[in-house]
Amino acid sequence: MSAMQVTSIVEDPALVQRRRKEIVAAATELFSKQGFYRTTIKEIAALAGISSGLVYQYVREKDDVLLLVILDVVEAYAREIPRALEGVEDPIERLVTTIDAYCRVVDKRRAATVLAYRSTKSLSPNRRRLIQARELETNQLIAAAITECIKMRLVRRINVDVLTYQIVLIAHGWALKGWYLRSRLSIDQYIRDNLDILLGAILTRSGQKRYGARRSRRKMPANL
Amino acid sequence: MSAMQVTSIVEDPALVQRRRKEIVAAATELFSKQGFYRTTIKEIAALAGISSGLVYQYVREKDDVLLLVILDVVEAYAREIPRALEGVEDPIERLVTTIDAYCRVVDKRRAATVLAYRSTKSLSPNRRRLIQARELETNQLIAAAITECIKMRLVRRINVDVLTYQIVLIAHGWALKGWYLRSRLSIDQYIRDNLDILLGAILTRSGQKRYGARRSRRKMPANL
Amino acid sequence: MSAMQVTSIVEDPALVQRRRKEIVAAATELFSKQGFYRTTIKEIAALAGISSGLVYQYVREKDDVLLLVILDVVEAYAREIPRALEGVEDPIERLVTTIDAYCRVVDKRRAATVLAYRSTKSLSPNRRRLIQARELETNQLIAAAITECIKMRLVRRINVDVLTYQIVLIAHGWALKGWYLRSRLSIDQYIRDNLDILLGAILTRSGQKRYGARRSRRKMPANL
Amino acid sequence: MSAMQVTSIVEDPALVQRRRKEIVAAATELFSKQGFYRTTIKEIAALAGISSGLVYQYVREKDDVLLLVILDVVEAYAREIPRALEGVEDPIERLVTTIDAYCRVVDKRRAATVLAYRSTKSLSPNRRRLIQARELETNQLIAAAITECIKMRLVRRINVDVLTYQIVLIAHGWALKGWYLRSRLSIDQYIRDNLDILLGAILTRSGQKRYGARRSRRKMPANL
DNA sequence: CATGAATGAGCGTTCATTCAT
DNA sequence: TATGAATGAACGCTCATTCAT
Repeated sequence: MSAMQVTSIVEDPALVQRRRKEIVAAATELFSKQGFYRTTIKEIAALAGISSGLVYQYVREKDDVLLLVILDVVEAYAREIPRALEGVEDPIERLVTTIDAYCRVVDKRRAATVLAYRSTKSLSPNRRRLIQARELETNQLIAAAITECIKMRLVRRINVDVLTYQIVLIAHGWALKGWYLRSRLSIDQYIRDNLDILLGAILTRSGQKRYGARRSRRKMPANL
Repeated sequence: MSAMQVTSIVEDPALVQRRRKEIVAAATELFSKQGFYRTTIKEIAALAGISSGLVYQYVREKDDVLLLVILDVVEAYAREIPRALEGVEDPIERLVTTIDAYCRVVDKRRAATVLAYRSTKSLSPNRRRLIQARELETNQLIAAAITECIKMRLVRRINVDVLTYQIVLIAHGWALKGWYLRSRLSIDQYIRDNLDILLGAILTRSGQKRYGARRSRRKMPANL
Repeated sequence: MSAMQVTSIVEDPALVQRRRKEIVAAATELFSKQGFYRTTIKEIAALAGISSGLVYQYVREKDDVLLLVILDVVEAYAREIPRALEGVEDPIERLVTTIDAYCRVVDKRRAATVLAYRSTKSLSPNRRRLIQARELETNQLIAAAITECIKMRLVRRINVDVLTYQIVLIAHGWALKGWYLRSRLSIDQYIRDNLDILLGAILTRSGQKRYGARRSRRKMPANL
Repeated sequence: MSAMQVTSIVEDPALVQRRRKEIVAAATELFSKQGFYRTTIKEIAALAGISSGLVYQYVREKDDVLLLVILDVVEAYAREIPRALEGVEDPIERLVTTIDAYCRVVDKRRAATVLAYRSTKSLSPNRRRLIQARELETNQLIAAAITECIKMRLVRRINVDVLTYQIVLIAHGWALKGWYLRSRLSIDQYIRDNLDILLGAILTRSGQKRYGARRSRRKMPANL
């Protein structure tokens, strides 16, 4: 666990873990609702049922709490997706499952996902890099699924990075744009319709003709 | 301009506009670099070349500055996209141009786009709604382009909302994930490869067969 | 003035000087009575008749206040002694006047002198050196008076550094040991009796013989 | 031992003494280096190799530790000087030895001596008086040596209090002004040159004439 | 006796906001 | 209009002290 980046005064690892879990839970709730800067350590402590001073036995500064909270989110991604993939063999099935799982983790932790977007920049560069490294690990899971599909000639040779980020953004989008999307769709529909667009061909036959024509006018390579 | 949501003590509208422009420019730079809470009114005033007291002649409170800054960003979207569309008639061309234009505005204002994501939640609900309304207006431009394509049978009958947000997220993603993407791609490549994925069929012929098979096993409707 | 070591947000130098004078006066009183660490910025501000925030317009941190206070003391020494010396020509007269003046400045600022002793070590090394440099300047005044006496053969060739510090310590001692001395002596008596010891021979004729004997037994050089 | 002024929860006097010795040793080191207020009980406990809670079994509050530390210093003076005096009979020899011994104890505990100066005022009035009483006891040793010399007509009838404090200040001065003196002198030289000044006549024959003249002009009593 | 986790009062410092000039 | 000195509420953080184990 990279939470070990944050040092604690208390020695007992079990206690550290328990207390931190309480602190992170409280902080996640408050940060999500009010934002990092509008949340005080005293509020976090109160919600966690401890004294404000005790927070500082498990964390060196307020920023550490933020790091712990965001780490908790991104590590949930890295934990849940592989779990969903267990036993799934078919490459397309694996890709679809990955997307599905990612969207559903995000759905379960919508507020925290938004929080991660809002607040990662509040972290010090070093810590930001730590988060980004974790995110890249998750992205590797997606990229791997895509690459496998391409290798099996189930997917065209598209830009893997770009498709990976399309998928990441679709998943995160459910949280980021939830204020709109959730008034129109269920998470099931959202997943299904995104998959439909991504995996089915968008263009009709005549659309494809025109698109091809347009591309050649612009002298863009036809990666088709 | 919805900036009129923010009241000013100064009467002369030309002066108000000029000063606010200076303030917003300074604030955008500082908020982007340091974040909203780490930026003081004094810093903004100093960068704008005015006294801190004067800021309060054009704005009622610090949050107003944030609103002005974010409004400035989202209104840039709403301004630039229609401009790029002028004279473009072909539906697919219009859709492609919309996407292209959106990505490029974001590219020009990457820091500000990230800022909008970080800070919108710091606004009061009323102000947040104002921003969201502006965003929806921009989204309408995209949705309209899609709908037109569908009407002309150039695009399948996919979920317009979902595709719209895919496009929005792709555009914003260039800013949000710029820390990774920009080390691998130019904005031109990013646009091209995203279009390729979105508009070309991702799946190969055999991939489509499998995908179709998978969908029917799961009893999902074949929107094809 | 070396108070310029401390930076202020306020520009107007006259105002800075006035406010700092108020702050230093209040702080000197409180530091002397309660010590540096037991005195809060709020107390200083209250006694100075200003708000606590305003203190920080004239000082960057609490330590700055301490520096200003101690600087104020040591600079009083460097100011008062030369003033007392004006017009005094005779070397011994100058030496006596120097000692007299030093003791009297200390008497006027007893509490502050004690404070300087207590708190100089609380300063950062750089600031401590600043104070020490000022102290050395004052000591130079004393050393010069001694040297002049030696040059004129009015005083034996004793160790100037050592005599200088004897004098310094005598002066400071009036403050440091005031709790005892002031119950037994007036400042006038203190000065007179110290001068008597320092300038008159302590030993009687027979004492000198014995002292000489003792010294030669120990093989110490007879600087007589 | 006046350390009994401080109450302990622990019964066993031997243990109390042992623990306190450890605590005082650790505290002396830390207080000297960082000052009383910058040193925490936890640091002291850690350096003493015990838990922070245990400190409170041997001391009622942090101030007690300071008292113990300063008492330890002043009692070292009261212990060392008589020891050095053992077997010395000649009055001047006794006076010289007293001075010599005092300077050397101070030299051995320079940091602690400075600490005593800095921190005595941090003690409550009652505790301060306790320290001062101890100091007076030490001073009595010096005063007695002087008085004996005067009685034997080896020293003029100077003000004993004043000379006593000159000597005290000379000894303490080696610690207080060590930052300067130690760069110029060894402790041996310091003692010798101070004795030279104090015991030898400072003024030359012609200096004495002038000094006498000056005194009579000022109508000061000629204690010569 | 000994430990060290837990408490909570208290202080330094910041900064949005006001207002006399 | 414009300035910038002044205010004071609020928050992060520390640490002496307690107490359950």
